[in-house]
Formats: sequence, C-alpha cells, structure tokens
Amino acid sequence: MMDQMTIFSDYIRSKGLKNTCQRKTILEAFLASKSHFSTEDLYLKLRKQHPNIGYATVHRTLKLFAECGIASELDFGDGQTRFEPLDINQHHDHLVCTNCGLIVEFTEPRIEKLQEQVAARYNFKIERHRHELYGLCPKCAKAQLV
Amino acid sequence: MMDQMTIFSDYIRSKGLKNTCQRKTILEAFLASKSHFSTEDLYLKLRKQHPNIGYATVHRTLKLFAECGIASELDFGDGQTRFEPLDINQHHDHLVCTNCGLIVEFTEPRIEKLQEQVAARYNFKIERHRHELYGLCPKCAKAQLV
DNA sequence: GGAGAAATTGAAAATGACAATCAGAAAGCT
DNA sequence: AGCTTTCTGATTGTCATTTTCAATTTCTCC
Ligand SMILES: [Mn+2]
Ligand SMILES: [Mn+2]
Ligand SMILES: [Zn+2]
Ligand SMILES: [Zn+2]
Repeated sequence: MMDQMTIFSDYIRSKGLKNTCQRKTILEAFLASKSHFSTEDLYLKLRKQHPNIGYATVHRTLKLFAECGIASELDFGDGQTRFEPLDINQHHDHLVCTNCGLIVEFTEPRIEKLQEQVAARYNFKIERHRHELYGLCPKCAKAQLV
Repeated sequence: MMDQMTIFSDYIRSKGLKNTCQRKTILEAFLASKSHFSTEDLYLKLRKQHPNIGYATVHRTLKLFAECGIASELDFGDGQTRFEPLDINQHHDHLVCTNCGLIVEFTEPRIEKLQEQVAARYNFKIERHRHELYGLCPKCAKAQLV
C-alpha cells in the first residue's frame, strides 16, 4: 500500500506539477494534523513556524490533496469546508454534536450495503455519499438535562 | 394531523410575530412549488405575480418555514441552499446526479434503524441526519458510455 | 374607527468563504 | 547557466447569504 507522500509525489509528477518547499511543508502539517480542520485552521497552525506561506497556497494545496485522493473534503453545514487525511481502505462517516462541535467517526458496513441496494433500485451509479448524524454528544446531552 | 398552514400560523402566534400578506403569498407559492428549489428560484417565480415582494423577505420567510418545521433545508454542496416542503411523516433522503442535477428521493427504513443503532453505540442523541448518494442517474450513466 | 407600540418590509450595503488574478520567484530540464 | 513552465502570495473579485434602516404594516387597546 502506497503511503500518502508517495501518492502525492506521483500525482505531482504525472501532472507535470512542481515539487515546491511550500507543498512539502503543507503536506507534513496536513499529515500531522488531527482531522476535520478548515483551511484557516491549517493556515494559522502553519503560520507559527512558516509565516511566509500564504493562505491561498494552503487552500490550493489542500485542493490538490483532495484531487489526488489523500484528503477528503467535508461539509458539516457550518459554512466552512473541512479536510481530513484519507486512508483509502478506511472510509467512515460522522456523528456531529450540534452543541459543542465534537465530531465522532463511525463505520457501519450494513449501511454501506443498503446504500448500494438503494442505488440499484433507481439505477444510479454512485460515486460517493455523504452521511452525517447530527445531535448531542453524551456530554452535551447530560448538560442539557440540568 | 395539522396541515402546514395551521402549523405556520400557530408558530406565528406563539412567537408574537405578525400575519403579513407577503408571508401568506410566500406560503402559498411554497406549498404549490415542486421540491428542491433555492431562495432565488422561489423569488423569481413569485416576482411574476408579485413584483413587490423582495428577495430578503422570501429568504427570511423560508427560514421561518424551516424553523417551524414545515420546510427542510437541503445542501447538495453546490453552494446553494435548497428547500422542500416537509411532511412530518414522510422523511426521505436523496440521490443526486452529479452530471445533470436530477434529484431522486428514497426511503430505506433499514438504514434509519441502523442509524439509531450507530447513535446508541456512541451515546449520541440524534436530532437529524443528512444522507445523500451522489453519482450518475440512469440517463447520464448511459450517455457517458458513448 | 383610530392611536400607539412592535414587528415587518425591501432596497441597499455588509459579510465571509472561496476562487481568480498577476507580477515576481522558484523549479527543473537541457 | 539559460530558458520555459509552474508556483507563490497579496490582493481583488465573486456570489450566496445576512444585516441594516427608514418607511410601512400589523395588531392591540381604547
Ligand atoms: Mn473523519
Ligand atoms: Mn426531497
Ligand atoms: Zn457536544
Ligand atoms: Zn443525470
């Protein structure tokens, strides 16, 4: 299994793009970052050590990561696109706390199977899906009872 | 079962809001409209008969519909919020064609059940969910083979 | 049928995330 | 090194959505 650095550099090469130190820096920070961050989150984090990297470059590079398949773009409906490192064999969906923003990942193969059945029912050729459960995390649910 | 007009007027009353003719007009157009329309769609449709109703009012009124539960807000990731009249006992999810924009509704009780199991697994108290399958509709899938 | 308080309206401007621009810098091939 | 192509980052543009605010409308209470 190819690692994410290799996937990215292969992609760079195949498209005739260039290996810049900004891209290297952003890739490292991306892989070291915890999931579900926005462009701005990563930009602010990077700025501490690399004040010369611009917001636009971070944004374009994250788009590149998504293009080559090492990142996935998430939209939890709060007006900010989020990113997460994507491991090809580890697809998952999300539980989102509407009170504190906590994000929990889940997998449920039985749901994935049923999605295929639904697609077949309507003759759709599915490329991807979005499945998010919104509500209160255990902590916020408990706090709300008070 | 209360109809949508009653739900809305009850909501208006309970919040100390006022019954304006714009709201009445927008509610009628909303209920007569086919699903999955944007604020602009409805605004343009209304403008033919009611050129004095402003975009902001249409927008605010649709938000009110969502608040009181007679509309649901949809986000298919194309940068435009869409709305649909919501019938309380007819929850459904969506298949979206990424080529032509066709939207097909589906229900799958087994998936809904499994969602509850997932929520229970993580002690989440689910309020709502978003479940969309993106891909090619039969027509676009066929066209792509050519 | 008003008077008065409170909510509403609609045109316009503000907001904010994202995308495009472009001149100077860097990469990489020969 | 020279040359061509791509990249960078500050800035500007875009566009859906939200806010503003003065004028209007609604609605309660005489
Ligand atoms: Mn995740
Ligand atoms: Mn629908
Ligand atoms: Zn929470
Ligand atoms: Zn289609």
